[in-house]
Amino acid sequence: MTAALRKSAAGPARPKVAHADSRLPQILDAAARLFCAQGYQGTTIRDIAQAVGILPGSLYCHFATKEDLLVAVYTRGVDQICGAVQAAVEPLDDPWTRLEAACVAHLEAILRDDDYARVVVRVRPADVVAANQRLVQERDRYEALWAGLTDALPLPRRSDRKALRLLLLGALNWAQNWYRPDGPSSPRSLARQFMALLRQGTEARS
Amino acid sequence: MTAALRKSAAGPARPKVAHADSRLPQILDAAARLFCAQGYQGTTIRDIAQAVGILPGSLYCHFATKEDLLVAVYTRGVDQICGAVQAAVEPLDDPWTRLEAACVAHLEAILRDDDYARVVVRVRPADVVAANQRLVQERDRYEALWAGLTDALPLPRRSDRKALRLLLLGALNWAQNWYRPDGPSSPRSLARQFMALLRQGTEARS
Amino acid sequence: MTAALRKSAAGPARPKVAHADSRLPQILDAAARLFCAQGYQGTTIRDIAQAVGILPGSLYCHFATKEDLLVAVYTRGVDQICGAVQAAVEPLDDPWTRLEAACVAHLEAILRDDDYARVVVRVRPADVVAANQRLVQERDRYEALWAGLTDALPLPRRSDRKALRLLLLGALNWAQNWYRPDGPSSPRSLARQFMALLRQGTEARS
Amino acid sequence: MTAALRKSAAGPARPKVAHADSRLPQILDAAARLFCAQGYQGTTIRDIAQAVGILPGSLYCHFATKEDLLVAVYTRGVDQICGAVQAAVEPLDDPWTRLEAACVAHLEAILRDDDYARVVVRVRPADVVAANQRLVQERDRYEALWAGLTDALPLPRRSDRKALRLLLLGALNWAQNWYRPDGPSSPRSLARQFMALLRQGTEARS
DNA sequence: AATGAATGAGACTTCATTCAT
DNA sequence: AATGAATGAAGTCTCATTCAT
Repeated sequence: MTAALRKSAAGPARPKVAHADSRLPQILDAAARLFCAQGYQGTTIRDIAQAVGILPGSLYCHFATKEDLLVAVYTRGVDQICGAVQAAVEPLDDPWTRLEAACVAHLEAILRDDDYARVVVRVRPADVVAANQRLVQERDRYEALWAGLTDALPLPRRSDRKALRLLLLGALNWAQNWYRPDGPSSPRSLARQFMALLRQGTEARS
Repeated sequence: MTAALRKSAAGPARPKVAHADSRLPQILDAAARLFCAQGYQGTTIRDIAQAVGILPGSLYCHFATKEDLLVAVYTRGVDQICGAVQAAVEPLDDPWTRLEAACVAHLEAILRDDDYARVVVRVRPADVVAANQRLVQERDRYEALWAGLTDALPLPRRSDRKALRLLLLGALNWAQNWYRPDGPSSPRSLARQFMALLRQGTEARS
Repeated sequence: MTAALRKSAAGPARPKVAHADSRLPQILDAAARLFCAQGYQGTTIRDIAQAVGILPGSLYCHFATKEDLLVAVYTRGVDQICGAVQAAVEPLDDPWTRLEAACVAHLEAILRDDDYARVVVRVRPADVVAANQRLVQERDRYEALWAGLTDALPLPRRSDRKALRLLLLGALNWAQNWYRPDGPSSPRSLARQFMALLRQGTEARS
Repeated sequence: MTAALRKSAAGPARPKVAHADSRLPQILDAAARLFCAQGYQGTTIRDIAQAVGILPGSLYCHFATKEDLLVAVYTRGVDQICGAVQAAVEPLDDPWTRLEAACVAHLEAILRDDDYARVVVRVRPADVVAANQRLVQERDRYEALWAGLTDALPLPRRSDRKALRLLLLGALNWAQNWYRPDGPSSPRSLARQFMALLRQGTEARS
């Protein structure tokens, strides 16, 4: 509890104690890596501690529970994927171009670049009963970003824009289940293929 | 299995075969229900046994390990979703119409009708190390069915047909993560919305 | 219980039902083989049943408990090793020659020829709490035979004859722990070596 | 092990090292006592934990598996019996006298003094499949000591010296199966009796 | 901030045995 | 004499978590 309390009590005035060598970053990194490699339930506190080189009990100096650790990783994952998408989208104007850039950024993050972002897709809130709410809340932050992107599309019906978002995000996320980095297509080309199918339509036109 | 064999060997003169009241079907049903409600790792042998009304150890009369039980449920899930999709598709001729019918059948199975089919989407092979191969093999059976459906589409490039399949199946499967049965749209209408977006394309046409 | 009761109630008048094909001999053989290969506690009822080709429960048609089965095997082991030793000894007269023949017969039985006899040495009564008494009783039958052999030796002191028996039998039995059938010496030559050491003495004589 | 290390690193100024009250010694003692009273398979983790006054799971702070615990006990048993025999033998010169002293020390250890040493004779490597190799290796350490003792005997043939060792050690070890501490002879007198038989020979001399 | 030992609950699984058929 | 399903007790081991040091 102490760690958690201290955390939430920490104001902006915090003097930044000289613990630059703290193991907290290492812990987060290891947790992110392991959660996305083995899943949340498949990863033990021992695994993480061992990866960092400390004892299991020592983790509780930084996190009150395993779920808190997950929430921290997950939150940072949402932060980072939000950042990646926003950075990719920002310089662009055209709604479709922006959406495609978002797809590329998203897919590169969850398939290749970022263990934290990967966790956001890998770990289902439904699998972590007690932290479910907090995870859903985080995920919603990210979905709101996407809602902004799809809402900007020149589609007549609101329902189409929503369906498009669900269709696209679902397809991208599910790629984690079958994508192999040594396969023929990169995350980028994959994202573009998906977008192309959606923009041009697949039916023959007269 | 022996029970099943003896059953089918029983002549027509014997109306009620011995051990016809085996609890094996109940076990499978309970396992399917619990696996898809709580996940594989979130479901204990005790949970399943209790749901059936037997002792945990008694499960091992029917399955050697928890993973074997999962494989049995999963296999039947693939059987059933294959059956549902094939039944939906069979009377139809047009490739697009067939694909849409498949989407509807798939979505209805994994969102509403069928605990077994649900498990196929809910449980990731990657989360069950020792049975991973067997699960992937089963899942591939189902994907082959879809490959047949998309390959029949009048699309110029092979790569487009494959991408379309991955896009569509991913989007449908991911729906398990956000779909609420008490929401506004049914699995059927959802499937049709997705298909419409894909067929007509989303870009404004001149 | 029924099996046990029936057994002990069986008088000599028993009409020998025409069950020549009964599986009882097979069961005993398999049990002897497995008990001496894996030990008593290391052998399960399932192992034995499977070796015979029946179901575990079916064993209880023949034996009331696993320990009863052990006692049956053990008893027959004592019978057989007694028989083997007596047969080897009978035609001989000289006490030392008789003792050596006994050693050879004993060692051949417990190292090479006879799974039943092997069990007598392999399974310690101390390891089978509930049947301990019955096993000790059986073992004593065999030791009595040896007492006869050593008592006939022309040694001055009674205590020497007893010590000799314990020394010899212990050394022979322990051979089960190190003897390898593909090694350089046969059970027979081994027995003779041991006897030679004991008869001639090892100390240099003036 | 870490505790032990820290202990030895502790300077003389600190009289009571942290964790000096570890229960590891108690665990080993209890395990030795129980393994030799009930056998390895007859002793449960619960038995040992209860004897120490901790929970079964707590044993796994010190040993990864039950077999590792056995190996630890066994190894220490070999250490101790080696030590006892070497101490008994060291001040002596005559090969026969040394051998007799070794017999006495061995028998006192495995029959009376030392639970650890007792385990070395009580538990057969063959009964503990997974740790078999490690146990055999330990036992061989001890046998090498004996080989040294018998090789020093003034016997003409090498094969005689080896046979003598096997005969003697086997007879001594097997005593665990019949020796009763309240009986007429002590381990010491027993060892001497055995040695006397072997040295002088049993056959009448002219 | 970290350690090392311990907890307590519970996980999967095994196994001798029973019993209706 | 045998089956097949079930029992009930127990077995080893895992794991998140705690806490004095």
